[in-house]
Amino acid sequence: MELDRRKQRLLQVIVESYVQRAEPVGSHFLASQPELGVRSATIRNELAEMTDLGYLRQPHTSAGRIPSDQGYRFYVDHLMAWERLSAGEARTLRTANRVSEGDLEQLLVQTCRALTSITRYTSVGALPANEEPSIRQVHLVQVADRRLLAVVVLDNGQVVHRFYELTRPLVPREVTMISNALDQALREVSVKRASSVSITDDEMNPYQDMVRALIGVIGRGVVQEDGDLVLEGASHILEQPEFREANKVEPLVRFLEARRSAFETLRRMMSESHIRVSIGQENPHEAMQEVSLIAARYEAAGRFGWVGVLGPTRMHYDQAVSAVRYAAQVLSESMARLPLG
Amino acid sequence: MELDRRKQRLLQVIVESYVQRAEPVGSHFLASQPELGVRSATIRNELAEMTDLGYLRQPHTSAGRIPSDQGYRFYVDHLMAWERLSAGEARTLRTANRVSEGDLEQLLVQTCRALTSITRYTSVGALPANEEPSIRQVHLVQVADRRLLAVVVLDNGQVVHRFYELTRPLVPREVTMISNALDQALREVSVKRASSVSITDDEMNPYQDMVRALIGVIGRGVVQEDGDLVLEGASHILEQPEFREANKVEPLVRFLEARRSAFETLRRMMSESHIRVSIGQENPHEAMQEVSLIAARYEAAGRFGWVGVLGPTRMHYDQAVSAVRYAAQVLSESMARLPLG
DNA sequence: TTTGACACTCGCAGGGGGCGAGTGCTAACA
DNA sequence: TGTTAGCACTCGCCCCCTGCGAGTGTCAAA
Repeated sequence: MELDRRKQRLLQVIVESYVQRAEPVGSHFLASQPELGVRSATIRNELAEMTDLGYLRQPHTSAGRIPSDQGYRFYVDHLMAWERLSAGEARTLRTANRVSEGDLEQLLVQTCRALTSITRYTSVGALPANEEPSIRQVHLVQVADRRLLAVVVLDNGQVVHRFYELTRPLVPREVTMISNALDQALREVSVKRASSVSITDDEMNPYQDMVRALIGVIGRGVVQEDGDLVLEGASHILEQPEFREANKVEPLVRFLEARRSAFETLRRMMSESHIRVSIGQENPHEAMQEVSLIAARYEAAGRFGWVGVLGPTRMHYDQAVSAVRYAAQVLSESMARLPLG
Repeated sequence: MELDRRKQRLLQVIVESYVQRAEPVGSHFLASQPELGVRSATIRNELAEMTDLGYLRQPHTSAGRIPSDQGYRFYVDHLMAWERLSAGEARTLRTANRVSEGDLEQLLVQTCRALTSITRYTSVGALPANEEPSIRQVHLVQVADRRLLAVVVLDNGQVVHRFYELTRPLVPREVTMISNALDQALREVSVKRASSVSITDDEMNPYQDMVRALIGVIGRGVVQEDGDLVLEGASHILEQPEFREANKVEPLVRFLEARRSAFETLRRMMSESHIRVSIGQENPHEAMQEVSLIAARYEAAGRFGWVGVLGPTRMHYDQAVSAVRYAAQVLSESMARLPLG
């Protein structure tokens, strides 16, 4: 059975009041809201039905009602007013862009910080990658007599650097030659395969060992790196009253530990939708079933990453959705301006 | 008044028991320890004196005693057996070294992870810097027609990269020339002054605007970066029973937010000692007065950084001190092998 | 269908009492 | 003078009880 107009209005008031005050909402409070024009007894009948239908929960008999996951879901899908960001908030997000000087990784980090400062929720994000990133460019730089710095640019905008110790000094011409050879050999190679590349060019024969070692260093470097995942403001989650009891925090701590696997689940999820609100139990990852995630995809030239916020199910969905959407939009625009691929 | 032999022995048993069991220690438990050979009444007299002297505290009248900050201090200075690291733990710390391929920043991160996995405490660390880091080397790499990557190596081992968008394409020879000019101009310049460097070379006149912009990008990049501070395993702090109540966690959360200022305090502290155990109120930073910090300096060629762990005052000082000492030693050795400064 | 009335449920805060761990003190003893 | 047994005392903790109040469900009347 669908919710009639009055039940919808009730659900909306309940969600908004509960989100703001973190206390169960009772029939008397609802009756005191002017626009409903109906007494508490009537409301109690409605609430009982809505509870049967699964939109509301009662923490205990003599408490008011709070929204269930399903209730939040209905609110997000049908009742929520899409709040416009304030000018200041929009500016905060755009500024994140400006300070990052065209570096996508920096840009994502700054955007997450901005999201956290606007919403006060923990923010998360991932750099774009179709399947997995591959190498776009390799450069060797000689930083000392016997010390090379390998700078690797990935096609998701990440830059990874690794040092390498030489057994004998090289002259600049040799460095350039090896650098070019590595660049040629590793271009377009996915990070996982990088370690197994080999170079057979005759001219490189004298440097065989060094090149093999360098490829090893680079391969390990690009795989190990998890700079493509961003998580900002984890401590904000502790501010929420629902996590005041220490044992409630545990699933979240586990989420933070296992972030690699969680982020992979999220990435799969985001491959199917542009913006997604996952409420409590709807979440695909078990460590997140007590929280809500709002994530949006950003994309350009056929690649996508995502960015979002993580908070209690009792979340300011309207504000958070607006902020996340706008963040993703800013990211998409910036990314379109970068010559990435 | 100094503690006599028996009082010292009592303090030692109290600290060790309390560290392990997190429960106040009473006179009966102490009397049951074989080596003391004295009954509980005698012990009660001793405990009363030690409490007067400030080495012990009583959470409430009918509880046992727990060590005060001063008690821990005496334990650390005079009673603690300097535990040897197990072979496995030492290996964990050395392995952190091996996987970092000579990159000091990576090395510090990995060492902190190892420290956290050994001690189960939050670990912290800072890259070496006398006063503040300065620029060691600058390289421009052309990553696309109109896109440069500036790679900046700092003298504390950090590598910072920034992208820069060109208004018109450059040929390789131009990139090399500008790269060399920037390198020459910025070498040895401290990161804070980098932005105000200018180049007056005649040959560079056609590129004045671009060079000014690049210096700006680099200057902002190296200042903003806080990759020289490392913090690993913050969530472990929540495992400690003393932080089970949410409000006890608050000072720590504030510490994490304000880490830049806290780390500066710590750095000043570490400039005066090689290894330092700061217990509760002894801590210079107010956000840390409920916790203990064990930090050790690592150094080579006149520069030093530091690494340590952060936990409750009820801490396994013996194990933690050994682990931190060894970590610093490994770092010093690795750093000596790097051609840094 | 709505409403007022009313009995009912249940969490919560506060008070009282028993329990037990641990103390301080005292008097006796080596 | 140091050590010990004994004992009264303190005080946090747990459990139970109670009263309160918020909120509910239901029913009969409008």
